[in-house]
Amino acid sequence: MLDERKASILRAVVEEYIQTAQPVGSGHVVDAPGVSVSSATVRNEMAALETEGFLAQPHTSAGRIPTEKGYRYFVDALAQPSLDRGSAQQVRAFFDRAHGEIEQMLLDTTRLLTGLTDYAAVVVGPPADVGKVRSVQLVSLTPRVALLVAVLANGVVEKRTVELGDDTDEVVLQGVVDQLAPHAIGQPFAVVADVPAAMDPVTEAVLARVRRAVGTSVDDEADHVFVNGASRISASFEAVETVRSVLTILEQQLVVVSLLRDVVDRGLNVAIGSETGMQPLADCALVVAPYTVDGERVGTVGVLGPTRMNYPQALAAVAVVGQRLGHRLSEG
Amino acid sequence: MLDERKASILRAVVEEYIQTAQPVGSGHVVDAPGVSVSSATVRNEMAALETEGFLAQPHTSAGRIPTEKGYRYFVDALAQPSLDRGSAQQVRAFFDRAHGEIEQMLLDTTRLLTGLTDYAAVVVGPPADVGKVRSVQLVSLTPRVALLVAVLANGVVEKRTVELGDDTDEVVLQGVVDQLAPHAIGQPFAVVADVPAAMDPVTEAVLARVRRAVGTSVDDEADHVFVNGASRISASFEAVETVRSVLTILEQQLVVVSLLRDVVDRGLNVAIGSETGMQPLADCALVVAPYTVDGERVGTVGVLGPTRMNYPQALAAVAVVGQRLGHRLSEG
DNA sequence: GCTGGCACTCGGTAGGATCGAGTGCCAACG
DNA sequence: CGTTGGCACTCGATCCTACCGAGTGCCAGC
Repeated sequence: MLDERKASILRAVVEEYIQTAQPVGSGHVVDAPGVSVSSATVRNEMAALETEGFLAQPHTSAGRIPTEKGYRYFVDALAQPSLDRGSAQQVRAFFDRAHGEIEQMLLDTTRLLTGLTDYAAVVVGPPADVGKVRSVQLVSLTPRVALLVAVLANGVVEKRTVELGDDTDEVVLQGVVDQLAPHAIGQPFAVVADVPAAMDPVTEAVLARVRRAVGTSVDDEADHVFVNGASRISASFEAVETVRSVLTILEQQLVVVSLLRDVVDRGLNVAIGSETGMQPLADCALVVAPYTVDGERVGTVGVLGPTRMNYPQALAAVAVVGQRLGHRLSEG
Repeated sequence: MLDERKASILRAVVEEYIQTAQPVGSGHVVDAPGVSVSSATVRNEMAALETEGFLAQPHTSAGRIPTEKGYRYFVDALAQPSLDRGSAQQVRAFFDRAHGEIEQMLLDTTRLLTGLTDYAAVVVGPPADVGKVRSVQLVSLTPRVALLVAVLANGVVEKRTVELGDDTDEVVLQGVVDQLAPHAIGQPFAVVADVPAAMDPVTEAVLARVRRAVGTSVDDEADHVFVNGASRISASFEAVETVRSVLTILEQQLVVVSLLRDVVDRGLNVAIGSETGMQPLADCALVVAPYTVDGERVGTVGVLGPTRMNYPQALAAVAVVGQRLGHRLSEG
């Protein structure tokens, strides 16, 4: 789409702008690799790149800054992911000593990504219906309150408080579990809500409440998203107003989840500015990678930073972390 | 300590400064209640309040702003907590329909506090050793990985991944649980690490790994802190630099926990600026209230905002939420 | 087609004038 | 003697102007 010289100029502008956050003038571009022409020629080319929509001028007589289209071209055609040796080592070390607790691991993974990129990191964990139930248990907390605890094969623990109508003893609860377990084991957690009615009316009364407890919290996808490094957002932007609106988005877990899902569903690994579909993220870019367990896409990792983000680094970090995380989770 | 007129003037300065964030001049104070003297007299009094350390001048010929000492006097002697009708209603509604999941409830409580005050909210949950173990279970995830799940009486679920040395079948795990349960039930979770050795060497091998898994994560206090409304921090300060440093603190859960504990231990319900003991919070104030379950202090709720925060509102909100939360948790 | 040269643009910075909110002080007053 | 109106003074904020310089667009010549 762009001839080689234009591409080199665009690359130079993007790379310098990412570093300095200042509009880039023709004089700075001349000594970039792939550009062995005078600044006057560069000026002509830059003017062309502007009319084609890749660059923009904040005002006449200023340098150029990349547009969304410019970043997009850079990401698609010019940037190649690269991870420095230290970071690669860091990732390896992390996953070598990672152990235990799936949720703790996902949380730690956001820390890893934040540390690697210096941007805010997001990890969306496997939805509840991916893991098959391995164990169901009903634990009495008080005579009128019990806790339903289900352990899934992927290590996730789902729990729901069940408020009992009447004082209920352990024997009844055990009866409920006996009814529940054969139905639920090996199935996704949600099917617990479909457990068939029991003969015994006392058992059935409790079962009804169990169904309700499981059914009410379908919105629990929010439980499985981890965000970290929000403070880095404030390091990325000058305007406190921008910081506020971006942080507000990051606080809404459901929004974050659907944002990531949306981007992944569109087959993108980078969403730049308005491509995110969210007005407050107009100055942000989102780099994501899905991760797979046993060949199935179960979650997403990503980083959120300014549009002028270090794409090669972010792309590499997100890709390798997603891959390693998938491996780690696959082996149990 | 201050005569009535000085107190009225101090109150007027603090209240206006909280609203406007602008230095307050003598002219604005004259028509405050309790001040029926001329601006010249007010000026004299304000100069006195300055030498006594309650007020400060950003520069000659500007109005006065409160010092930490000024805020402290305001909080101790002049501010009386007050919650507007709507907020009181909101709190009542929240705890009436609150149900289920202790952790979910604590998280929702931070949202409530953020909504009430428009400041960042923090809730520290009961430490693991408060809840007595009601149930222990060991669930096999893969042949070499099992999950230890303990349900505590207060509804908290503790879980630890246990990596098994060799392929281990359900029978062995059940044997381990049989050894574990009588020892742990009714005790704090931590004592699981002290389970006595088993006769059977295979069982004992697994037990050893269980002890390790329980013992390694003593730092899990961080698990029980919930922070919400960090975006409000960026609404409270002009300088993006300040926002960044405060957010960085809020992201470190262990720091937040020890900060709250420290403040509560000193018997304070408000920590202003340097009283927090953290340099990055020099421009912040922290309002906290412990909450009790069955008469025992088990956690803390609090809000973090700028030193020029609405103390009457924040004090009232934190106090009533702490109280209601304690009640709610006491009844199970 | 590329390049050096040149006139032009315009944001950013620095200096200077002005404005006004606010102060400290003092003399006068009840 | 505490209070008050008056007054000179201070100093940040705002506005204007001049100026600088990085950068541009264009053009004539190579």
